[in-house]
Amino acid sequence: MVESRDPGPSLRAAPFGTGVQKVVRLLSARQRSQIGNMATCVRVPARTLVCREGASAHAVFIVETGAAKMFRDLPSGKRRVTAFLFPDDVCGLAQHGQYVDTVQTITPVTLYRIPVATLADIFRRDPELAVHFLCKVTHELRGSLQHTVTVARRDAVGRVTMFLRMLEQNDIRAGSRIWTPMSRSDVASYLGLSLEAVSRALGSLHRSRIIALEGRHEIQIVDRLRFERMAAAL
Amino acid sequence: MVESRDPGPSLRAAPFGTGVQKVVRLLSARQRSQIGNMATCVRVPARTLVCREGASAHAVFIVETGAAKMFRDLPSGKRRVTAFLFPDDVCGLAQHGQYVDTVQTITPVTLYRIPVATLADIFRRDPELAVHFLCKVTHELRGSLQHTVTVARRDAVGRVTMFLRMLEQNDIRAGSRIWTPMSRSDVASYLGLSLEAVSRALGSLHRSRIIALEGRHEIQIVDRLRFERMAAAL
DNA sequence: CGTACCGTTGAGCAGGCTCAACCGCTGTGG
DNA sequence: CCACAGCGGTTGAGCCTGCTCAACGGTACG
Repeated sequence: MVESRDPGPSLRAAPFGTGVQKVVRLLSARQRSQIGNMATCVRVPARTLVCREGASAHAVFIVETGAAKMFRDLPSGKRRVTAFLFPDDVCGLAQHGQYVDTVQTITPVTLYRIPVATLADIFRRDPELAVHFLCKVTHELRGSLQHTVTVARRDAVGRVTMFLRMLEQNDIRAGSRIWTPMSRSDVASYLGLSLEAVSRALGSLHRSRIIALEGRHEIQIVDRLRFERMAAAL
Repeated sequence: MVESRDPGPSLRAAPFGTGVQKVVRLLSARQRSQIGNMATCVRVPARTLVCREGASAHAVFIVETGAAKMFRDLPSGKRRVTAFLFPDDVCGLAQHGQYVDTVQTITPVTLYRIPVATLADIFRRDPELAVHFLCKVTHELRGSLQHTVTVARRDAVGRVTMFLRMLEQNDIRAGSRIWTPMSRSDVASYLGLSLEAVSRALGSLHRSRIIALEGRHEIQIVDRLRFERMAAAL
């Protein structure tokens, strides 16, 4: 671990203002402990549901460690992964008092569980904190827009490349390796590809010496220039 | 116009809570006038830039009437429409003090221009209002997720159908006709299709007697059952 | 040690993209 | 008033890429 983490829940996002030009952890130590005191810290094993689409939304969650996936079931019975969640991500924001997506852990996850009523209180007491949440959701919105641009591409290799770049930018840790805890099938569902196409794309990038596969859940970018060219081109 | 509109800027979104089960205008008359007093109302002709990607973000905007498109330019030079904006939509939320998307009007538009400093003041004074903005951005996030699911579909007809349904749900007015002020080319860019594919898809839906084309910028759903089946199937 | 799931690789098909021509409306200038 | 240019939209022909189906290999977990 390159960066030391203060205790308590945090929110990772790019700020609105002109200050820092990167993705940072938003909350002050005081705000973290303030939320931390109102929240319950939960430890969830791998492959476990955190919340279910359509269920009554009594709480929102902030991921502290581990990785999870967010998905929704389509009327056809198919399943689409809408996002991957990493430390300092939020999930469980509701619509009409119901969760809109199901969240399932990939690795073991620790997360903070905050009742919505409590969160409303916190916002009333500390408007600054509400703005931080606004910033975080706006950040998620930008991520989703980027996701859409990615999925709109025709070529599988390009989509996978942009996906890897997204994972890399998302990770605050300075490591040169990209952590990919999710399965190929999850990636495929996220990118709107068949899992075979994902496999072929990764194989292609590997054969071209653009990436190196360090086991199944870590990827190293070998040729940064061609990697960026790949991600940029459409 | 079926519904009477109170004066002042508003925000259209689905609330967090379990109350109303639909998309509504969020702000109270007091809050509307409160923002309205701090904002300048601007009238913009059709095909005009509201804000430009990368420019310094000094203000956010709330659309009052008309329609606009939001897009970003890709490194390749291509352009992707990321969203269409209608009355009570927000745009201009920044990242690192810069706009991330360009916004251009489609029809003549009236909008409220709110300096970011002013908005921050308003949030500090009225936390409830900050929560409403949070609700709106969350609503946008949901819309973007839905957009991604739409774009991830393989078939052009399905994508266009889901697009029309999105437009219909987006419109608060009770009218049975869907207003489509944007060009086929804009739709194509939004859906990640070629404009020919959009044209063919609409033609196909028309020949199947599922929709009726009332001029170029209005569409009527004729066969609701098959329309929903089309949108649901994947 | 066995089994089931994840991942890879191959062959054939379908749907959407590209290129290209054509149509209709609009606005403009002679 | 009409001719023409320009743009947005529709339609057609051929190609290309990713999907589907299928078989095989490897790894993690019981």
